[in-house]
Amino acid sequence: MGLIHVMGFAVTIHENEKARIPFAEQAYSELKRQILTNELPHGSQFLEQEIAEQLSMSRTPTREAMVRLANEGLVEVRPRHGMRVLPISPKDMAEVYGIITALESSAAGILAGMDLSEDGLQSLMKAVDDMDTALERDELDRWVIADYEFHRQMVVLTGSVRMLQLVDTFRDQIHRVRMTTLHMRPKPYKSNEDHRAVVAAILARDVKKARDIQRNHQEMAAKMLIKLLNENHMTHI
Amino acid sequence: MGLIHVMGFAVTIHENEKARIPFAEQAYSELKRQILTNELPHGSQFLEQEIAEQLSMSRTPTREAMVRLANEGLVEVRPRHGMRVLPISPKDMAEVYGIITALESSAAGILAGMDLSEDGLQSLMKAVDDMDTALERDELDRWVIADYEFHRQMVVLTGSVRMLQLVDTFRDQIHRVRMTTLHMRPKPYKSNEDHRAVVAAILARDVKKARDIQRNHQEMAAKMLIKLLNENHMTHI
DNA sequence: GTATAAGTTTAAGTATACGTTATTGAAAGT
DNA sequence: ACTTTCAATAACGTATACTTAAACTTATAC
Repeated sequence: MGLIHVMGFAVTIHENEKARIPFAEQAYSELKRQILTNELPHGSQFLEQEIAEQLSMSRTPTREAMVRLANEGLVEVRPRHGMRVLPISPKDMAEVYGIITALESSAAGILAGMDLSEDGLQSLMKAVDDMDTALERDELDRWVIADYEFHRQMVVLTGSVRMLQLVDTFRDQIHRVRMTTLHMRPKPYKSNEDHRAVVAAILARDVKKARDIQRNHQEMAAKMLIKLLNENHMTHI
Repeated sequence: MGLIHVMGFAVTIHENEKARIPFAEQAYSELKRQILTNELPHGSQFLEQEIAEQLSMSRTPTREAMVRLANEGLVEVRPRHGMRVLPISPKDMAEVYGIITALESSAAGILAGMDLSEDGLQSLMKAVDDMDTALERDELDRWVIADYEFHRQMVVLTGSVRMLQLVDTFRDQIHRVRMTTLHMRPKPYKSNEDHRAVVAAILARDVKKARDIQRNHQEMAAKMLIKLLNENHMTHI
């Protein structure tokens, strides 16, 4: 069994291992999936009992999953009111982007300062190429995936498992917003340029430049999304 | 009931509120306290049953606490082997410092770019003053507290609750190492200088400078601690 | 009609019971 | 001695039972 990240959320894969997946784990993945795909919309509330029934298991593993989701900031658990899927406000967006920006710009700098493997570099460049093709063909869904891959791969290549886990967690928190705004925002030509520029800076081993470009890229993205939310009066999404 | 952070770990305070603290919460705080104070040394292992007995409660809330501690990276839970207090390796130190550096340097930049309240500025300067006095009097324990206050306050002032929570969590992870190396390292005169310089950059509203100084400060600290660990063959602490 | 008090319901928190399975250790075979 | 097999043990994962107290209803007083 392995976890593969696809577009910000974990998908459980059964290889030939027949190791049974614990109910608590199943509950966690399934609830997370439902939240990220908006099957459980923001603001919706469910009692432990209800969730347990929906997942055909007892309250015990259900509760464990809820605690984990609450720790990750996806839901809120209020005694006697059950679990509530948290909405994201523009302020939340700003906070989350602030954290992702800090981490990813640092990651870009690390890559520029280390001996990056040929394979590693290729994986970054492939992601950028994919973004370009997707954009040319106007396939936004593919573009998001490639964009996601680029950002994630950058952190993967630093080798810091903790940083990777953090970035994954926070990207999950704003996944819903990114998806709903995807078709409202202008075509992301600038994003692709920025990514190429980061790769160039990494190649040139220019640590500061790599950090600066990545930071600026993220700050622009955040600003744009928040503006979009405010303009459309989407104060909680 | 409120949580106050003292030197990296949460201390539970009972105000006149008589609201009962759930066992799961008690277990979490108590175990965390024991881990951070080294009452439960790194590498030590305990079965759910044992912990439950030590805390005089059933396995249910105990288990919930263990899950949370595992999520925070303080312990590892292996089925049938119980909970093991995780040791920190130099590589772990590098990762954790990498994250703290990214977040705090970003935080310093945010403070430089925003309208910082007079009170906020005072709280930073007080922390630096405390560090100086502690260092003059050679009171290392007080110095750590003041140093801790400075770093924490910087993040508090950004207003990002998520960033604060992150920094707290990761500081907790390396708390043990910081404490054990405290008396092995050279006197931290440079730290105090750095902190004053950051405050100066914030006052001057020089965003980049604030980030750079804070980043450099942390990178030096990490380098020094890791060197110390390696020199003393402390590969797991 | 509103406010307060008493009673009722029920969700969460915790304890306990139970089945499953990894681990352990002894016995048997080489 | 060393490995292998098998049975005993016990730790965990999960279900269920129980207790408590918050939230809701109803009734009663003003």
